[in-house]
Amino acid sequence: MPELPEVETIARGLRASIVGKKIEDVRCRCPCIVKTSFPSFRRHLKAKAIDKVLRYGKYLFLVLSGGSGIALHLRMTGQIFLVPREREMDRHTHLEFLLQGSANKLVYRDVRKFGRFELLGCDPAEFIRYKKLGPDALAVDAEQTHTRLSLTRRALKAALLDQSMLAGLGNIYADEILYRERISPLRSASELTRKQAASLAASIHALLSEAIEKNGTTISDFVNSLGEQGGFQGALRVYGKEGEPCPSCGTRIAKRRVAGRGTYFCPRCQRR
DNA sequence: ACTATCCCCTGACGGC
DNA sequence: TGCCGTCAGGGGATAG
Repeated sequence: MPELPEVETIARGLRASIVGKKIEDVRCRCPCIVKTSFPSFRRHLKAKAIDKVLRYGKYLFLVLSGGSGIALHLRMTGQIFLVPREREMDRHTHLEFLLQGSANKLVYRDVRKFGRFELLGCDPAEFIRYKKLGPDALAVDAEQTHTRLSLTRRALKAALLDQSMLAGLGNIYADEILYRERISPLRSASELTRKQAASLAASIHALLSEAIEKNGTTISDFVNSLGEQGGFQGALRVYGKEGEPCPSCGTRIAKRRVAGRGTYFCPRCQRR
């Protein structure tokens, strides 16, 4: 499931390969992937150049010449990558962008079809406000973290997953961050001291940076803009490791449902 | 206002 | 072998 590091990995790859290219045409197999009607989507993109590739939280933005743009959220199984232009669409490829003068085309694949493209009628900053996204998780500071978390009595895990609180964390990194901080996912967010919030903010930044350096985590579906897997899955300490020994104390990693999500933690290191 | 739960969709997996 | 139920989870909608 693509979270901030995976989306950042894709953004960096696309920045290097498609910025400056012109969209020759867009083809579609599954119109439900596009929020706007597909004909209108296609009309807006055709013959526009890709000026910028941006990321905020888990959103990817393509800013186009002439002031328009698109927002993409990959949700669970979305993939966006370059393939040779002559390759045929498989049954899970729903959209493709032909790029003028390029031997490659950009394709969108999504097994579960949860991902969405949206036409931007405004600049990305306004879209971010409209979606009520909190500060980007990579840019958040200690003070903001403390202030925002102190406002809710929900479980810390639920607060970290809430994109209006902090944009970019998903289930995998939330568990890994709480493990590294030795805090229980069930702990009430408002109970965090200023000092603990500062440590948490530092941990969020450190873990996301490490994951970006290793090109993200591939559990099942994530691939970068060239269709390659990430390299951070080997660095995971608790996510997906129910029953395995905690790397720190040897206690078996537990799995519980918190905030409606499968949550992995060490019952000993993360007692409170 | 806040919080919890359901739902979208497909594939993987376990039980029988 | 095959069928069926369950699970995976981001975020929007809805209910309480």
